[in-house]
Amino acid sequence: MSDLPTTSFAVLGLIASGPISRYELWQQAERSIANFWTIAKSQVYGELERLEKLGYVSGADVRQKGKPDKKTYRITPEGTAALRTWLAEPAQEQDRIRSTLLVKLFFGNLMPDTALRDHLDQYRAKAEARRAQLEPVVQMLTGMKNAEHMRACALLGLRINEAMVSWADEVTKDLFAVRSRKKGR
Amino acid sequence: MSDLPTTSFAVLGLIASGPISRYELWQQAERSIANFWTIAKSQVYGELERLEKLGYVSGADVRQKGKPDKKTYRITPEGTAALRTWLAEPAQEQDRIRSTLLVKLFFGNLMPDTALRDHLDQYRAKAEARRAQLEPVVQMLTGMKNAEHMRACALLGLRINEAMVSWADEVTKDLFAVRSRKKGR
DNA sequence: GTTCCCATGTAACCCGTTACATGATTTT
DNA sequence: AAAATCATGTAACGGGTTACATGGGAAC
Repeated sequence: MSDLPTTSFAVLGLIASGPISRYELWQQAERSIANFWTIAKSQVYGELERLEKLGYVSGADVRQKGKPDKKTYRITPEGTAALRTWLAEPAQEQDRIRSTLLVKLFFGNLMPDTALRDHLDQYRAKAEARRAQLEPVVQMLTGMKNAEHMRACALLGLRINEAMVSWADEVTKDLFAVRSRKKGR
Repeated sequence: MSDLPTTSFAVLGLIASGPISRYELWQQAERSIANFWTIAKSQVYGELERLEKLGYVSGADVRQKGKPDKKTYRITPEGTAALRTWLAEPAQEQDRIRSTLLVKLFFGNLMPDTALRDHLDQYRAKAEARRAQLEPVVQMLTGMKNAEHMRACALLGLRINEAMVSWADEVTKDLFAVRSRKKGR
């Protein structure tokens, strides 16, 4: 029962909605799950080979004119079964956030005021951008049939980015209040 | 100007507060920055070798009785300079979140009700646990001198986990409202 | 007096990212 | 007509995780 990494099942899940080429699958991953699980293009190719060896997917070469030839994959019954099993298991891995900017902020006492402000501004701007990008997505998915789960995922992204924006505003105020006091002293 | 990964500077930043052994540094990383930047124990050892070759830190063997001998490191002036430079640069990498649970939720239409509920419950429980763990930390850091930046980092963790908890409550309600409608039909 | 945890460390492996390649189509 | 982008793909490297090792205290 070779237990595969999450990325494998993410690929498998994306194939489950219907046959798709490797390149399209990668694009789809970028558009859909990338907010909480990024997959590199080259990973897609590797994972599909592995999944095919396991009998979870089957590939077929497709000729094209005007574009390079491609290879499309479809899920097998075994693949569907494996996916369902995995989905029903509780997630063992903890969520993780990686933020270089927070690392810098953590050592903020070694940083001049201007740099600190720039960092916070940048953080706020990025969070606001993602928030603004997700808002219409959530709107569009609201009420759409069979899209409830996708909507829930997008909604979490929205909420987290909202929290980040208001956090940035709050700590910007706080930190510069402290710093001006120190300076004035 | 060999530009190093974030992990290197995280290690360097932790050493900047004073000499520390490799094992202690790892523990410290677990306690402090792990919420937004995890570092494996073995990475600490590797990074320190690299940093020493660059002249950013210098190590010394220390004999101990009752415990295994250890090696402690201190930052050099060059290391301090490099750290300050890095801190002042804008962060190039985007924040990323990795959540296996959200991947599962994304494919939730292939999942039975009970499993979905379990997943959401588990997600809420973990977020609430982290929230509860961070709350006293933020309290403790509030008002403590020179701890403003650490407090800001912890506060973001708190806020994000708060958002996660209320999100879990919201979508649990929504998703099961939808499912019971479908079932009743 | 075993059994578990702590403090310290090493080794191997694999996931994931980045760089490279290439011909067709679109843009400037 | 040159330059950028798209659609498709491969190769290589390095970061990060997991597993292993070990001797002394602590716990039961």
